[in-house]
Amino acid sequence: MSATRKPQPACDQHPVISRTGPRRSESVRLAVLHAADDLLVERGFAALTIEGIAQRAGVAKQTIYRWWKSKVDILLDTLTDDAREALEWRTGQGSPEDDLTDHLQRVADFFAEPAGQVMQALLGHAQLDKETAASLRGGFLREQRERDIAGLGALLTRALAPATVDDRLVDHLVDLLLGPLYYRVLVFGKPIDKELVNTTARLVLTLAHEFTSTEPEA
Amino acid sequence: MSATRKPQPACDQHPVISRTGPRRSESVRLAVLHAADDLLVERGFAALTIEGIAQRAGVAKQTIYRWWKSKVDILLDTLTDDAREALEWRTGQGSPEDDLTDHLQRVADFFAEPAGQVMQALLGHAQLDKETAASLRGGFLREQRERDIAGLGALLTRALAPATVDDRLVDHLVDLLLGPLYYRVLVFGKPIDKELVNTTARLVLTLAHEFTSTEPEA
Amino acid sequence: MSATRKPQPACDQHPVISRTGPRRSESVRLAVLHAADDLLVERGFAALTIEGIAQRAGVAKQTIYRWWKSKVDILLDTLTDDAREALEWRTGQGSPEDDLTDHLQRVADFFAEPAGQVMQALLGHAQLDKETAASLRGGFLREQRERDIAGLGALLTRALAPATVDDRLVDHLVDLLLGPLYYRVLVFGKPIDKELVNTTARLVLTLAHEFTSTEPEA
Amino acid sequence: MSATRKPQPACDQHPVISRTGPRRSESVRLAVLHAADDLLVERGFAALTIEGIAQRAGVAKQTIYRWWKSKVDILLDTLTDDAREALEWRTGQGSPEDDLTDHLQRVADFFAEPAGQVMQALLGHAQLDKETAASLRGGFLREQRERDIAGLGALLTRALAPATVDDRLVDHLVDLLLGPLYYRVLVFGKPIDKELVNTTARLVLTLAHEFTSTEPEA
DNA sequence: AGGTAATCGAGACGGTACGTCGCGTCTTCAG
DNA sequence: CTGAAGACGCGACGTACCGTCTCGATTACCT
Repeated sequence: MSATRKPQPACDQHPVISRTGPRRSESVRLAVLHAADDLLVERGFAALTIEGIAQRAGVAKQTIYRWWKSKVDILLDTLTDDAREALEWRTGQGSPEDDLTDHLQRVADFFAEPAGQVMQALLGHAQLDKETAASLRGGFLREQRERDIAGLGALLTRALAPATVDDRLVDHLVDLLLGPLYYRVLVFGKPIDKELVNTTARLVLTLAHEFTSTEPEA
Repeated sequence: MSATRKPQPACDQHPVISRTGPRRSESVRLAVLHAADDLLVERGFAALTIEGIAQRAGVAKQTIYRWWKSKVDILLDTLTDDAREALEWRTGQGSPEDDLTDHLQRVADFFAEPAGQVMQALLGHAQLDKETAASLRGGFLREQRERDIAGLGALLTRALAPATVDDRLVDHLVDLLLGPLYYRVLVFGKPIDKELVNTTARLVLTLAHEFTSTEPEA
Repeated sequence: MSATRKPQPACDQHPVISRTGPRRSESVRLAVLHAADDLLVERGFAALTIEGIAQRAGVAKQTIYRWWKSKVDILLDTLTDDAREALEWRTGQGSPEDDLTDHLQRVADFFAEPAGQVMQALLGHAQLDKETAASLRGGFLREQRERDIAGLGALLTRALAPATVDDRLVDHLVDLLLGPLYYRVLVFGKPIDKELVNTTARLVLTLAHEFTSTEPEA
Repeated sequence: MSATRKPQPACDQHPVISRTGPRRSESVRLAVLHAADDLLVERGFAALTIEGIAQRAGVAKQTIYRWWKSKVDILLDTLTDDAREALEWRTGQGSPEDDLTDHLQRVADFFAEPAGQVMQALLGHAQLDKETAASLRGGFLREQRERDIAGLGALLTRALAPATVDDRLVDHLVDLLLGPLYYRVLVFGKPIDKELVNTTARLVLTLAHEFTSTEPEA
């Protein structure tokens, strides 16, 4: 759904015969993304309209419709740029437990940033609209899930005997690790306190130990 | 925000001297709630309009606006009626572990029911609109949280030495218990598999044991 | 259409066995008429609503609908009471010419009074609504026309040789006499200046003389 | 108030540098005017709604509101186009008396035409609404009055000694000439019979003779 | 250098739903 | 039975954005 930048969209019908005329203006693209971002943070998703974005960005409506399908598509575009690095795993800084705690804390902080609000809005809208859900889950969320599995997997490999870390286990542990944080944010809208971060991190490590030592799971 | 039924709204200044004239029609109220519920399930939140509800319910738009502030307000009304019992704790049926697993399974099933879809839509909209968030969290979600704490507390009291169950511990455990389920549903939109239910239930009991036996956490 | 007061309307089904319960409250009737009158003068016809009248008069809407068919019907009621005497012919005060001038002047003044504004509004609405037109023309205007013919006829009888005054002539002369005044008011909305009053009065007398002396009309 | 066509409205600040983008669609304008005209004649002023016009014209409501302030404004627009020529003075065809009679007859016929019904409705509404009154009287009626004065003046100049025709006299005579016709139509809603036309025409000429021969009135 | 083909601003246009107003009917209760 | 209060179905109001479209002006590439 989202129109990404680097890999130009598939609308180049004949890539051999490069076409004449001006190319897509990068400044316009950024103006739209920033306008959308600002308006979302300032006035909320409901007040975010294509006409409003166009006016704020000093751009014609048609120009927006040329490159994005909807306001959701614009937000998906901003998310791809901004959220990936904020949710990156930076392991190997200290002990596995410290690393895990640090990462969770960064996830917790992320929701307070603009990019976090964009994601919160998109997650919200995904509950209301199947197309948004498909775009978000088929794109960013799927990739992020992969990064989370890889990140947690690497960390556990470091903490435990490597051979015992199997993928299905890590997959489950990701749910147990991130679930409580998202629950706090999405359901209760409360900031995530340090205690929850610490408890969850320690819990998952404990559990990983237990699972790998006994392995009673079907 | 929501117009509740049994406890009449605060506009009765003097319940003794009730005013003259016709009273609010209960049949109209139900027609609206059912129409909203049906349309949400059939066509989704985006296609849910006040005009659509009015037409489906065979009711005038003005009548809806007289009693509800918005379509969100209508959904909040349906939630209060329907979701409470679906998320009730019915403990004392078997072993603590079985009881907990049963309850989680009912929570998991709940999201597939109409009332669950209403709640999912409301949680989604709460990410987009502060007023919805305030209404939902200040009303249903707060009460449900209390019921969850009471329910899990009672269950743990049965499972462990009663004196050791303190409220703050239970509060945390509720997050760890329900977080992964909501995460699955809200973020990935996937049905909750039995494995996650079992793992989570067992995990929380394990954790409760650990916390109460070793140290009560700072 | 208009509910008149003295000759009770035809809704008394059995005039012999007089019915039980309270009779129509005259105070309610007057409150409604005055409220309608006041609102018309203060805010204009467009802002004159049944609900507004009811509120102003401290009366329930149903009470109004019980006795009048529409807001036009209310205005017709006020007109009957007030306009008749304002447009009465009071001849025999002086010379025929003076009498005629005086009468025209009173007609001119009438439009500035509340009752005149009611009539102006009704004449306006009669252009827009056939039912209003029928009620107004079949009732008040027809009667007023008769009074005008009688009045002018009597005056001309005094001024000319009695035998020569025939009804068809007077009928025409009424148009020529009042037409210019109504034209000024209804079409141009201007106050009627004394010059027009004098000219018209004199003109009609001149014309009457001419017609009766030569009588060339078919 | 009325959006006129030929003399483009004053919103062109610099007619040389005309703005970019699509221009006002003339076909839309005509569709709206015709729809309004038709509906007025078919169903009357009360049943004439913006929504009805929009539907009949196959046009969006917003498009109507973009160019006209109200349904009255639309009717004013149709009037400007249609009524002017119907009420034109075409003198010099025959004797002054014949010319005058012919003109009055055309005025009489005018009220039966669609354009005449539009004008009747506007005159009616002008009694009920000050803004309508101001627009109508400040625009069409003022111009028509000028044309009437010019037309009657030219005719009298032909009929009498030119030097004796002064403007104030003609101004009065216009009232005396047209007043009775409008009185018949607006107050009694009756068609204008030939007799009234002939009488009025002859009367005004007689009067003009008298005024110019004897004294020019204070 | 000119032609060609795209982008871009502006905004008119047919729509849908909004939230409000007043209509005329109806129901309830007090006197 | 009257009358105040007001809920109800209804229709139109005037507004906000939607997504599509038509303009003219402005580039950038390609003969």
